[in-house]
Amino acid sequence: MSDKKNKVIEIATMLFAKNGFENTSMANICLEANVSKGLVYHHFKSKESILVEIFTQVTNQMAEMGEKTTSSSKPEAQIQQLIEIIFSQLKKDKHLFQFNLNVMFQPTTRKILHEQIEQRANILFKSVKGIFDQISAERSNVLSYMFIAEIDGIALNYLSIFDDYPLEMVKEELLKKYRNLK
Amino acid sequence: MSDKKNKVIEIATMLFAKNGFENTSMANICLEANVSKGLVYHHFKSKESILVEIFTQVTNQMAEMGEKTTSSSKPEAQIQQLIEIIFSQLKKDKHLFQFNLNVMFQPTTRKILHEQIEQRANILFKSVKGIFDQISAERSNVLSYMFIAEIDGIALNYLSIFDDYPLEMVKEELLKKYRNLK
Amino acid sequence: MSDKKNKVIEIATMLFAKNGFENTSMANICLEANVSKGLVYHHFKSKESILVEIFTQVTNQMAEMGEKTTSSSKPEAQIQQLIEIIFSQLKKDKHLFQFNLNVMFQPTTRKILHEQIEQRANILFKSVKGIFDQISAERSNVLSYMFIAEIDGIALNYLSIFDDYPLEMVKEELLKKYRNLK
Amino acid sequence: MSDKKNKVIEIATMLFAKNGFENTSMANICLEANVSKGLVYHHFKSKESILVEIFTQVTNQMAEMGEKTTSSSKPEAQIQQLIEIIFSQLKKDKHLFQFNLNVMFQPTTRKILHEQIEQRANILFKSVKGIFDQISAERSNVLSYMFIAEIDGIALNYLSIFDDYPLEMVKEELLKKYRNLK
DNA sequence: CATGAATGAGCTTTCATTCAT
DNA sequence: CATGAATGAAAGCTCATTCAT
Repeated sequence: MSDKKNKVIEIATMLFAKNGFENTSMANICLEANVSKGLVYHHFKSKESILVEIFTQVTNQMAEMGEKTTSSSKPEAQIQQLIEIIFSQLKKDKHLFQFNLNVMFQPTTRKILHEQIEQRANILFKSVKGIFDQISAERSNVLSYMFIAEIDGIALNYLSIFDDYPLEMVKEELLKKYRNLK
Repeated sequence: MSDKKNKVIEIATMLFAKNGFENTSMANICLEANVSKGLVYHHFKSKESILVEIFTQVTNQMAEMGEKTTSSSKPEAQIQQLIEIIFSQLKKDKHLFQFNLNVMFQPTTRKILHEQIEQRANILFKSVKGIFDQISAERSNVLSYMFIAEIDGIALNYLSIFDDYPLEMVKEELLKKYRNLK
Repeated sequence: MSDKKNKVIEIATMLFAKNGFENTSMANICLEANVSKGLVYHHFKSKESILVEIFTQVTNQMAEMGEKTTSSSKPEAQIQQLIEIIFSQLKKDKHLFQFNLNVMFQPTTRKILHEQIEQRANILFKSVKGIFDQISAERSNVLSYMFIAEIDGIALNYLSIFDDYPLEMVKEELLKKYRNLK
Repeated sequence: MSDKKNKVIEIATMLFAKNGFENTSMANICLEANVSKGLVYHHFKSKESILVEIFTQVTNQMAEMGEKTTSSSKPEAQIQQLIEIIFSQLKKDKHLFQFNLNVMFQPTTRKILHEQIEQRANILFKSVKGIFDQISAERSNVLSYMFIAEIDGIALNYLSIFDDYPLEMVKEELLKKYRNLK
């Protein structure tokens, strides 16, 4: 893939995260990426297709991440590891996560990415359920939903609700809670 | 407040929820509400100000809702009642909640509503903390954050992630979990 | 109808005739008509709809013109009169006729105006056949087609093929030919 | 001439006929012809020059056709033969004739091809006048204009005006009309 | 309180053409 | 001969906002 195409994706990701998809114009992207409009449309069919390509890349990264945790260790350890990974990503790529929330909730972008969003949810759910299955087969479903809700809720509160969210404190509480699972 | 102004607010809320703030034009609103552009600008300074007025109305409704639960009953009962109210609202006003997530995560609208979003978070946090204070003064902070995260996470998963979310099952789990607090 | 809308139609007709539909931009029209783009799109749904409105106006004028000749006089006199009217229009509105040929042959505009083109052909054919029916019921069909072909062919040659077409000479020949019909 | 250049001309002719010159992009041509943009610009100076080359080819074909009829037979037979050739071409290459009308009436392409259009008209006129000269020297001019008008008018009506034109019937009428010329 | 004509900047997208490889 | 990345101008169209009536 050419250098300039990568540059466009990089800049577009940054601008979509910062200003939202609808408030980022192709002209903006071209200006920041130092390329012409013609070039962008040579590499991408439309503005939407840039979004799809970015979102797909992130989905693939998440899939890889999910595979790492399904190791051979005990389920409790796997959950601890999963929590660690998620919280560290959350702190590191704050803007990327905000961009993801943004496009998932905006009706227009949501429609465009519906398939990928579904796919992501399934990847995460299977990954989590795989762990809880080892603890309690009959309760693994509800436990998975609860766990994912807690993670997503914390992310949401941290990223977009509370100005000074005690992320560390909440993480410790979560780790403690999932240390002993009968 | 005039009938036509109410009509504009009602239609705007519906369209913002359905298509997003950026993808709803003033012309759309006028057409659907059967009023002229001049009239809308007579009642509202700008498109943004319609959004602010809608969001403020919802915030006030939430504040009223929060007051209801701070009754004289036992803290456990208060939490059960709070959960019941939230889940019932969630099912009833699905679109309104989606609209709220939408504007809270889109950078442009987020900036416009920053103050109200903060205010809302504080209202909810105080309301929840007021209950947990009666159970454990030293742990009330972290418990409140965890509780709010669970609620928000469930809402997010139900509204925008999983196509067929087991809302009832999750609600029962949550009620069970908060039935006995030492 | 507002003054400015009329101005737009007038200017658009002139520019379409002079440069063709595809080579006339909305910016061109706005510049010449001294109005903003927004105004044009306030009055017309699209560039196509301007074309349709112009074409429909001309069709209506033609329909009126057709009715004038169906008078009570003898068929030979009616044909002479029809020829006179057509040749006088041809000389007077040369650009308008060229514009009509242009849009009727260009694939894009042809599709847009298909219905009106058909309607026009029927109006003219009925009008001509109405005259020839009085002369020979069984040959009126073929005579009408021949007459229309001659008229259209002369117009085409005059407007777009020969640089110095002997329009008067051809008209006299045609008048002579249709003076005595058995 | 290279295979690929021929392919480009063939595809361009087809697309110009189908969609018009202005609505056919170089990218379209490249895609359909399975060649790169660079190659097309290696063979042709510009998009216009493709049009000129196509039109010139057709003009040359017409010139050859004209020469065939100027045989040693009687003038009446020559006209009958000319009519037969023209009607047979009209039916065979309907799209090619529509393309020719299209570019001759669209102002932009008209300017580009002005010279060739004039040349063509002269070729045809001389060819026809050569026949009528043998019948009546003093009336050959006006008779030629009338004959050409009839042919062009029939073509125009058949190709672009009437949806179900009785081409055979009209042809028979024309043959009958020009069978006996005093 | 109510209308809708009018503006002008900005939007996404298309396109003929060039040029390094 | 052949490719396709890259350009930049221009296209049709949208939209929040203003203002005379």
